[in-house]
Amino acid sequence: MAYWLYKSEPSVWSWNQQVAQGDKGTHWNGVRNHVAKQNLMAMKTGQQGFFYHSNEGKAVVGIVEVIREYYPDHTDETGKFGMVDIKAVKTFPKPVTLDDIKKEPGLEKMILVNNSRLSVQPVTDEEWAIVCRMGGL
DNA sequence: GCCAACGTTGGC
DNA sequence: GCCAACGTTGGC
Repeated sequence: MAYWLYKSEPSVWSWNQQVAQGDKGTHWNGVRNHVAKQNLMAMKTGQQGFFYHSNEGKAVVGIVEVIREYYPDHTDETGKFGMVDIKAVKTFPKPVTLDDIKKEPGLEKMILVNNSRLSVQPVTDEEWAIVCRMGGL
């Protein structure tokens, strides 16, 4: 099972807004990076991912699930990029901060730590399990 | 096709 | 608010 991590600035799109969408979910649009695009294209309905607040908060705050696989992003005028739809599944009882992740043995290979600029990232099974435990799930 | 210049992201 | 890291653009 593949896992993912989605980054968002809370001032642009926050976890609370995501939760408020309920099962309808939202388009994860605006990706304009080819590596992130590859990740979006690899996603399958039902796969889960972390929702990470960048800049402000700097913490993994919840879990989302893919509800629609890759399709064209109509906001991209070049037609090169696409998006998926995701919905909020669970909120972490205790957000896992970037500091916590950096300190935790086993998470030093996370892309979040090494390439903080990639907005959609894969997460390994091991990393998934560790972060879930740290967040109280 | 290379690479310098520039813009953007995001941690600090 | 600064700056490092990264991606993109455009001149050659």
